[in-house]
Formats: sequence, structure tokens, C-alpha cells
Amino acid sequence: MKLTTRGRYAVTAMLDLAINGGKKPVSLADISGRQEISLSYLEQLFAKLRREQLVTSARGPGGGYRLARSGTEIFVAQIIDAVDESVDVTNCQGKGNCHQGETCLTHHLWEDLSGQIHDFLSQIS
Amino acid sequence: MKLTTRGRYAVTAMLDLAINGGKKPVSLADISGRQEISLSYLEQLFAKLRREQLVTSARGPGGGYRLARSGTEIFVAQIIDAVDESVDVTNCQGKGNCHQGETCLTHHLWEDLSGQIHDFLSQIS
DNA sequence: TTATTCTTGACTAAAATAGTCGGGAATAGG
DNA sequence: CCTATTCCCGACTATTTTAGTCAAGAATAA
Repeated sequence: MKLTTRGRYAVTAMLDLAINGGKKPVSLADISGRQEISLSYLEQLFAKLRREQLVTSARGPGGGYRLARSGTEIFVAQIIDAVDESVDVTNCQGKGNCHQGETCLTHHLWEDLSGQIHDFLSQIS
Repeated sequence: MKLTTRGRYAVTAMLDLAINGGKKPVSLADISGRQEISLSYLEQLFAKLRREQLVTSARGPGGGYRLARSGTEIFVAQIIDAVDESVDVTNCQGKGNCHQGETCLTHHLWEDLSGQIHDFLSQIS
């Protein structure tokens, strides 16, 4: 679990989509204009969001993106995970082969923490 | 609020300090050995932790660092804030001068979220 | 047919990360 | 007083990530 500006961009864009997405899909150009995020950068983000099936796309004029599910079923954690591909959690890769048992304790704590943040971010956008 | 490996290093080191710090202070060399974090990198981190008065230092042989307060009074959020000097929150710098009111809504949400994570990380190490 | 919009991939400048290196200054112990 | 230990500080650097550009192409609605 990482938490950077990229994740914020993605959440912002998804929120824009939730607000401005009625019957018609929303084009990236629109989001780019409203949120002042570079179009090409948005394209990269949405490519990932689409791969994770958080949005669906429609090509051609009047096309764009829409949320794949209802806004109440999309969690912030999912969005961040989609664009921020998770860091390799620990240096012992969870295999528990750390030198002393004590280091594992640290790892354990961090995973706990990370997991709790993850759970916590399970809220609607 | 940011959440990266640097923050994890700091939390790990502080936890090590809490566990291994009895009467005597703990040297960075010890922590470096136990947690496999480069000594010089630890120095940078602890310089920040000391500036934020989360640890106190003692020079000379047998010297090292100790927690400035009891472990129960040091919160994970403080540690992360100390080393990860917060990102400039939004692009309108909280001045509310975003083009439409709508963008501010997004910012508001993010600040809320950030604040909640912050509150959430108020737990003992 | 054409303008619109997504789709993909390669490329890049600037910043952040995770260090290294070297020289100092304080001090406990002998 | 000397010396080894430890913190302290600043400058430097390689690698990775971030944020963004650019160009070409495929779908499709009008």
C-alpha cells in the first residue's frame, strides 16, 4: 500500500466521473479540462483503471468512460491499488526468513498497519 | 500525508528503538545491523526524528538514541510526518481559489481522507 | 467520410528515493 | 590527556518513480 499524488489523481478523476457521469460517458478531455490533469497522463491512469475493471470505455464521438459499477461499490483502496501497483511489501517477501524473529515482528506490524489502512479505505467515492 | 518505504523504515527503526532500548541508549549501528538499513540513511532519518523531538540523542561511547517520550505516546502518524515532509496538499493550496466550486469538493474529499488516515494512524508503536 | 474518442507504446525531464562519502564535534573510559 | 565511539552535517550520486509528451492507430457515431 502506497499513497502518493498519483493515487490522488486517480481518485479525483474517478470522483469527477461519478459526479459528471450521467447517461452519457465522460471523455477524458472533459476530465482533463475540469481537473487540470494532463490528457495523456489521464490516458495512462485510465488504461490501468480499465484493466482492473473499475471503468468501462466507449470509443467514437460521444464516447468516453463510465464507472463499471455503481459508485457505492467502488472503494478508494481499489482505485489506489489499480494505479499504484503495490510495493514489494517487506524485504523478506513475507517468507518469514528474516535473520532474527524480531524483524518479522516489525514486518508483521507493518503488514497489519497496511492492511488496516486498506480496510479503512473501503469507503464509497 | 504520504505513505512510502521511507516512512516504513522510520517506523521500523523506531519500533526497534522501543524494543531494544532499555536503560542505555541504542546506537544507529545496532539498528542498522538488526534492521538491515544503511547506517548513513538511518542518520538522515534520525536527524529528522530528532528535529521533531521524537527521539533524544547522546554522543560518545555508549551513546545513541532513545525515545523522547514513552512508546505509548508516540504515534505512527508523527513518525511518518517527521520523515516524509508532507506534500503540498492540493494544487489550489487550500486557498479555495479553484476555478469551479466542484474541484474544491474533490480537494475537500481528499483532505478529509488524508485527515482520517492521519487520525487512524494515531496508535502506539 | 470524418471528426471524435479511446488505445498503445515509446520516449523524456524533473523529482524523489535510497543511498555513499568524508569531515567534523562531543564525550565516556582508560 | 588520548582515543575510540558515537552523533552530526553537508555534499554528492545512481536508480527509480512521477508526470508528462508525442505519434500512430483502431472504433464508431453522425
